[in-house]
Order: sequence, then C-alpha cells, then structure tokens
Amino acid sequence: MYICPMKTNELLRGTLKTIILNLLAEHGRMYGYEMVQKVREQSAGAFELTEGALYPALHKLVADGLLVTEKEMIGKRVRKYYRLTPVGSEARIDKVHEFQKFVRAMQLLLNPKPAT
Amino acid sequence: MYICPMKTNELLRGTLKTIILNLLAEHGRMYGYEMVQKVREQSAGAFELTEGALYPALHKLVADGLLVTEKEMIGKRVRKYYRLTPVGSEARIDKVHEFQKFVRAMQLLLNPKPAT
DNA sequence: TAAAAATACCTAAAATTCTTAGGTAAATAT
DNA sequence: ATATTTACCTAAGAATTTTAGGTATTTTTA
Repeated sequence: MYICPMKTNELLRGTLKTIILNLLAEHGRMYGYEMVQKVREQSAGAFELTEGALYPALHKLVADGLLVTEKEMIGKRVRKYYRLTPVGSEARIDKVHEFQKFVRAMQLLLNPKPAT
Repeated sequence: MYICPMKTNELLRGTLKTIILNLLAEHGRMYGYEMVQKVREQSAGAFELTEGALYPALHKLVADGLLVTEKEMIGKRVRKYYRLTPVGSEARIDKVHEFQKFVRAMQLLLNPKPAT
C-alpha cells in the first residue's frame, strides 16, 4: 500500500516568488513573518511557508530589484517591511500569467479525454 | 523593464512524477523517449521534458516500486517500456488529488477577492 | 511572576530536483 | 555518405527547499 506523504508543499517548488509578489500586490506592504501567517490563512491551511525558504527568497527579490524594504521600530525590535517596485509589479503580472498557462497545460495532461 | 524569462518549465519542479504516472495510466505502457514527445504534444508545446530530468525520475520510480520495466528488441536496439504497478496506480491517484488541491489553494492566493 | 509561547529576524548544511552538457549506438532521411 | 532522428544513459553544477539551528523581544499562561 502506498502511504501518501501529504506534502502539498512539494508542489510549491517554483511558486514561492509568485506567491510573495502577489501577497504584496494585494496587501501593499508586509513583513516576512506576516506572510507566513497570511499564506496559511488565505490558502485555508494548505500551504505552510517555511522561514528558511522565505527569507532567502525575499532577499533575492530585493537583490533583483523587484522589492524594496523599509524598517520600522516596534518597541525595541526592528520590523522589516517589503513593497513591490514598479519592476516587481510587472514581474508579478508575468508570473501569474505563466502560472495560469502552466495550470492549463497540466489540466490538458491530467484530463486528456474530455468525454466525447 | 522586466524581461520575462519564459520558463514555464520552472513550474514543472515537483510535478514530473505526477506527469509520468498519468501518462502511464492513460497509455498503458510507454518508453522514455515516447514520453518526451507525448508531453510536448499533449501540452500543446507548453512543456518540454528534458531527458536529463526524465530518466533519473523514471529510475527512481522503479526503485520505489511504482513502475516496472520490460525490455523489447527493436532491430538491434533495446527499447525499455515502463508500466504502473498497483502501488504506482494508487500513487497516481493521490498525486493527482494533491495537485488539484494545490491548484485550488493557489487560486485562493492569486484571486483573493472574487468580485462582490 | 516565572516559564512558555509567540513574534520577528536570520543563516548554513544537507537534500532534492533540475539544467546543461555531454556520451553511445542504431535507424532513417537527405 | 552524411546528417538527423531515435533511444538509452550519466555527471557536474545550479537553484531551491528542508531541516535545524541561532538571537532577542513581547505576550500569554499557569
């Protein structure tokens, strides 16, 4: 018998940046920890971002000019907010289109015969 | 300006095994080279499996007991056919369900406000 | 009020999966 | 005769993620 390892997260490979860009397009600005919560919430518990994947991805998006940061003091702690740059907004649109194209192609592969 | 790198293939990460299992569920038995063609064809050119990814994936599926092989001589060449085992058939069903769940969750994330 | 949990950031080693770039050889097309 | 297609394969390197930490503040709870 095959025991399903229950890792929807495996499918997240390659979609993390798309998710980040979209969150920011929707919410204006967010900090990392907040993204983890929002993704869990908005995906109805299906996705669980790991911080070990999230922070390096955020740093790369900044390095590539798709995001910028603003730091804010909350008591004695620094909170780091991320926002889309214009380039990031464009990239987001492309990424979503690519994802939709990917899903359509996958549906073709998974449902090859649409009932004659 | 952001130049879209046009790599739908990046999204394929994590779905390769799902695709293989489905191809075999649909076509009964296939050989590797054939899968490359079929995927190109059935995805309307959107996906291009690379052999460097395909063959190791096939070998892993065999090692995990999801596929078995039969060799056949075509002239002087060996052609290696793959078929699902019962365990592989089960795994396929789970994988497809997981993928559909993944897509639903992604749509929730990408289209958060379904027009009031 | 002391301890535990949550908030909030981060990194680094290892694992996984893929791309790139080959190699071999037979069959077919030019 | 040569080039392309068929058909298999591997290995180095790149990219991304998981796992498993670390630090420090703030809030909750027992």
